[in-house]
Amino acid sequence: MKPLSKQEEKSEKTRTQTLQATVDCFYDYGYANTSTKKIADRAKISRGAMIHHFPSKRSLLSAVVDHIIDTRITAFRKDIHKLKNADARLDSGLDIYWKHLHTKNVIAYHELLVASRTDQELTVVMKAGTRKFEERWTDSIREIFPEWTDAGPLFDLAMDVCQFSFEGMALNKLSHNAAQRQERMVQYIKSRVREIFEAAATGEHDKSVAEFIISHNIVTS
Amino acid sequence: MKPLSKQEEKSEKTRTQTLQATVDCFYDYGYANTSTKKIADRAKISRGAMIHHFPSKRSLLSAVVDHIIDTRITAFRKDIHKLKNADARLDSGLDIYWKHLHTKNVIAYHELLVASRTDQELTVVMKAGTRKFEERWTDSIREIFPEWTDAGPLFDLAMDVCQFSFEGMALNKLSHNAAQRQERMVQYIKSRVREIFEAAATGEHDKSVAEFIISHNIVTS
DNA sequence: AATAACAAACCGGACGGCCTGCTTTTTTAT
DNA sequence: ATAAAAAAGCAGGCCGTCCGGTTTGTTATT
Repeated sequence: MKPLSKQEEKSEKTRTQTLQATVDCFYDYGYANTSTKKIADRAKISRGAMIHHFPSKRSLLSAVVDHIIDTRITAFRKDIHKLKNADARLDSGLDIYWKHLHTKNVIAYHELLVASRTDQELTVVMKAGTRKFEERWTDSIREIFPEWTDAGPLFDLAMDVCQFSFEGMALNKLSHNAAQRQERMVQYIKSRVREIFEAAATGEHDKSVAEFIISHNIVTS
Repeated sequence: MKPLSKQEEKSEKTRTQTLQATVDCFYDYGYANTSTKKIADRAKISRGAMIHHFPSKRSLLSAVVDHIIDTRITAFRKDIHKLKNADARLDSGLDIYWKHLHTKNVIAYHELLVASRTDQELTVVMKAGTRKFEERWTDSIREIFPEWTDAGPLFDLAMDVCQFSFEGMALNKLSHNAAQRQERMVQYIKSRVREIFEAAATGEHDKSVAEFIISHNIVTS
């Protein structure tokens, strides 16, 4: 749009460098062990320059949350768009999502999420961020899988099944036989999600989620 | 057993106070914002006394990891043992597990787990801890649900489905409509776990997990 | 008297925020 | 058009605070 002046250009570059360096530090050192000095060093700018753009650590954090959400969505959409006309789109999509959870961006986001539990100010920032993220996230999914748009609440259930179980897995890297259990779990979830959407497609989409869950019980409690 | 001398008694009390104070601090402030001073203040002892028992932060951390695992298992076993002769044991058991994930102990453990990602020494401690924990955990489950003992690999699958999805949920407190989505998810998981054990009971227990997953596909990919 | 338990002053280092000064770019006045 | 002034961008030192660990001193038990 607007041509950037030399100053604006330089400023923007420094800003981006700082934000990316922050993400890298969160990934490498964790949220708690990331100091403003480390960020400045990694961004190859002085602390003074950094303070000039982000007067407090708070302001940097707010900016970096937005930055992570933006880049996370962008990266995921880029990968997921390759599925446009592929077959086995669901399976591939879940594989992509699983890989996506191990990227710098997502792990940095996770560091922020955990830190926010005991940081009221950060909670506010992350709550707003999460809201924005979830909207754009489901929009992206619906764009790629338009046939599921009218799956109604079953669509939401399927999303939650994927998100929660995969994120829980990502958390348990230290478990015994983690790799093998993860692979098995991914397979299982793929199967369950397929089941949910199949149910939605064969006319059960007007059922409530509760009815779906019950109707798929083998033992009726 | 052995009668404790006054000194030993006092010493033991200080030790326990310190460990419990550490867990409380992890819960209230998070791992990163917990300093030895805060712990000593909360335990109502001097830093000198604390250092006498735990010469370094490392030694305190190792002790606290063991302490958390012990109390976590003990607390869970106590709750789960109430199910001995109840009906709807699986549903109630999952409710108990879900509540269990919100206790101080488990949240403190989670703080340690996240911190260990970027802390090599802590990784070693947590890896050993996780191994010990998982053994005692499955032992406890098998004790309460002896009928599942011969479910073979399907038993492990069911455990993973519960653990991963519930832990993933616990992580996403900030999501939109979190409470409602959690309730729905818990219902869904109960249903799936029931399904798995029913399959195991009706003779599918000699099937491999992969075969189970495939045989329960509606759409065969 | 010896030792365990405890208390507190102290140290070096890292942190975040603040401040001063320098260079480059943009704006203003002539 | 150009020189002066203003503003933006940047570098790095300083300061108070807090951290974990050390040292030294005091009290209670054996």
